[in-house]
Amino acid sequence: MSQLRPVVREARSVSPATTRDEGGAREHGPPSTSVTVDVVLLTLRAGRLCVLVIQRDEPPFQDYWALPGGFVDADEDLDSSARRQLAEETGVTAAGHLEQLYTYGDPGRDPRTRVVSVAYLALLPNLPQPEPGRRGQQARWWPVEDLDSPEGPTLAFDHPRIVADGVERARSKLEYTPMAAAFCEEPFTLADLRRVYEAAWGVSLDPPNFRRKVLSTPDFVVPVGAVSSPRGGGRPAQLYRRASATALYPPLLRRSV
Amino acid sequence: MSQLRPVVREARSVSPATTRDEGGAREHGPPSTSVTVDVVLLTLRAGRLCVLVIQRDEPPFQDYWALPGGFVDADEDLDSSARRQLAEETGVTAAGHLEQLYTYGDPGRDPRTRVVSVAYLALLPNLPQPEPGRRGQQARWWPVEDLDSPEGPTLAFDHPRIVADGVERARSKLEYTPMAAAFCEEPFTLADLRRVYEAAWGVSLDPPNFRRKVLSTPDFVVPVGAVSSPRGGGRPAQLYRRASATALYPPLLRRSV
DNA sequence: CCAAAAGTGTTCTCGGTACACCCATGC
DNA sequence: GCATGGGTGTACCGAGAACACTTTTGG
Repeated sequence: MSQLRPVVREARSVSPATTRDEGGAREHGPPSTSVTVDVVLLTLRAGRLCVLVIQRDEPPFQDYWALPGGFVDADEDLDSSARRQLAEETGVTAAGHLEQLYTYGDPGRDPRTRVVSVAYLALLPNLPQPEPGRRGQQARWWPVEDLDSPEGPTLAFDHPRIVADGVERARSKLEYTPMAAAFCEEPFTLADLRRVYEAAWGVSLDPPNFRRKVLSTPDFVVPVGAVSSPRGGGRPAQLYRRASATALYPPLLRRSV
Repeated sequence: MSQLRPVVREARSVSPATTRDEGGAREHGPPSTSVTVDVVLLTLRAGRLCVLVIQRDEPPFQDYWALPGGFVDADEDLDSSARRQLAEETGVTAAGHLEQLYTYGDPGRDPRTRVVSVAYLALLPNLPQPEPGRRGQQARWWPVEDLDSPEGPTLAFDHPRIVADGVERARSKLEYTPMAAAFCEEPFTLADLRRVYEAAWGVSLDPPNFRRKVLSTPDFVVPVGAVSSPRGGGRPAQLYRRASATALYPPLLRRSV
């Protein structure tokens, strides 16, 4: 059994940025570390869930693909930094959905120096195909299912894991939050929204049941009172926009995880 | 609409620790930052969910209560650092449950310098009352419901928010993971397990239904084949230990969020 | 004996599924 | 007209809620 005791060797400090362990057995002053933000930007393109990656144009991992990201400025908070990196590296300024994902800090995840990276997850509606960057640097969307395949991109650093974590977070949060709507340009139809779930989960959902489920969840979506013009046959669909819900109760569960 | 384009001003790097923006409009080299880990350690004491806090013995926030934590060493990963802080500051070495919670990096969250703190959530069975620390530094458990009350402790830094986030994470993950068992000393009865949910959610659950729910979830718990000795009346209960499940499907949902 | 807690059985209800069917549009 | 997709109705099924009841212990 473990004992609970304060173990106050000396005047130990207990929290951020204090000189500490004066007289303690170990020395660990405040080692300085680089803190970066990396963004897993997901969107839906042609019914497939895709992630934005940028080709690196310098070592290490030159010519590998990497997530947009960079250093956190001295005076900015983490969320702002994520928004800034996204704007600077991809031109994306749309609101969409942005949330902190996870923080990666293994020593050695960057071969040069200690870097702790706070990863963010961003969801946006489909955007134009990125132009090739000047100087050979390219940005492009990769369908997430192709990331493991041989013809998929080789990702730099520990970005394969970060992307995997981001995709899993997105898939999972679709269940109990209304964040699927962040993938849809407003106004959207319920079929648009359904296709988000179908693409993200790789399933097909029954349209009538999906409709009832979404409409019975208070403040998930609200009708805008107009209908879409069907493209190539079919009855026009009601149009909706996101509403104020922050959670779905009961959730919209995937089959059997 | 936002445009998607690489915006490669110059030889922009896109990921950790690269000299960057040579020739770009803004300068933001790699600013060095202190990275700490803070641990929200939760346990159950007398049917109440409690968090461990340590009284600070030096400025800033002298005499305020704070979460155990400290600097991440140059060569350790974040999870190891969290385990180390817990062991050094509270003597806790038990396995329990430990997961990364969230990363807090607002400039100004520490009045002295920029500190990015990676918070962890730890769950443990009830532990002995901590002795008062030498040199006046004390560690103690606070019931989480008392944290906002006037007679509750005044928490340092942004620790009130971190504790609130940790408690909410724990409450929420009880629904869809078997992590409630981390609060129970093995072997435990189903009543022990039920009391975890009741304390964390502030509800009372129907024992028969709870029993069926837990036992019908594959690999949530396994019987050890012994029974508890009832304390003061009542039929002896079967004893169980944690099994291999990592998720509960279907989840054990709280009433109406 | 009674009280207390474990454990079983049973009914009811509600949400999800499956699927038949109707509606409105493009061609 | 026919194909296509939107939208409604409905019957079935399974999990959860509520609660009566039995079992096994301490006093």
